[in-house]
Amino acid sequence: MHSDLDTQLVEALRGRGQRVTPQRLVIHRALRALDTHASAEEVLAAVDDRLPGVSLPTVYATLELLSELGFALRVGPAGGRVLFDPRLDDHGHLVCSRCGRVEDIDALDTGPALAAARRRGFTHARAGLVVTGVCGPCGDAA
Amino acid sequence: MHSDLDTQLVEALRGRGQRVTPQRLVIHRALRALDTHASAEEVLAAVDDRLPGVSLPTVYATLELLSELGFALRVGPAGGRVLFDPRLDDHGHLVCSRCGRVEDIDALDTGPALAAARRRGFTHARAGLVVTGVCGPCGDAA
DNA sequence: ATGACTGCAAACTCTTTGCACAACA
DNA sequence: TGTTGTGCAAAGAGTTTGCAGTCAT
Repeated sequence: MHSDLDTQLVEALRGRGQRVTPQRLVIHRALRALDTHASAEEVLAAVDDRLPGVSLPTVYATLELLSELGFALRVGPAGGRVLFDPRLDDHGHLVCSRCGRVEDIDALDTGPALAAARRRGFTHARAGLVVTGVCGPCGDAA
Repeated sequence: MHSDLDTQLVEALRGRGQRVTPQRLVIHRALRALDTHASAEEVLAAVDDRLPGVSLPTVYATLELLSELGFALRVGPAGGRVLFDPRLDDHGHLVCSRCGRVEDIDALDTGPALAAARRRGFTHARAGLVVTGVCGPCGDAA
């Protein structure tokens, strides 16, 4: 069921002359399975079920690698921590400053911003829209 | 020369029953004088000329307070550090992931994103657009 | 006078780095 | 067999917190 994604990752790794390790496959799967922006620790927790003993530094390194390979998007820091998102399309994030909850937003075209970046001589530009506020439940509590 | 801004701040502080201290006035002036997004340490350096002995925690607390009062905008964390911006209108930021340089962007209407946030039950929502990339000089160096 | 604010120092968070062992190719 | 990747531990950065003295009101 995961074979397709695994295959893509394996090919990408091979293409860069990098090794295919269980950790990388499992971390990749875990991120896809979570299906939301996840912090390194959340990924570690998800990974630990299937492949115990994985370390946090490895999770960071691997998520960073996945990000470079285009299999994940590094978001943030948002809400005090770096998040990694399996969604690859450009979208924004809605962060509650109270509880740290994060939701997706699809309501903005970041094209103009990227164009402005290019115009200023920036390369490898990527837009990150983060809306911070107080979510419903947290607002009610206060 | 700064009397107008000082007066506004003094009135805002009094209105909330908070004290008017030299540190607060000087930090506020320093941020306006810098006229760009500044980190706490940059503000501290600017303040230290006119009011030596100010501590970093005080700078953080005061910038936070200015942000609540609407005299500054808390940006970030962008590029690994929190920035405070004297520009009060909604605008984005362009951050170089190499050298940390930050520029302003005025190329985006964040209204739709804020509307989406409100629709999801979020209050006090504020949009922050951060475009990360590699600036011209850093790109040439590599 | 009194209560908030400052300064000092230390702690706390998440993230990154160094080094030796293990494992992919 | 030779590197590359992993795990462990510790460091590093920026930011926040506690406490006692000071100052605005």
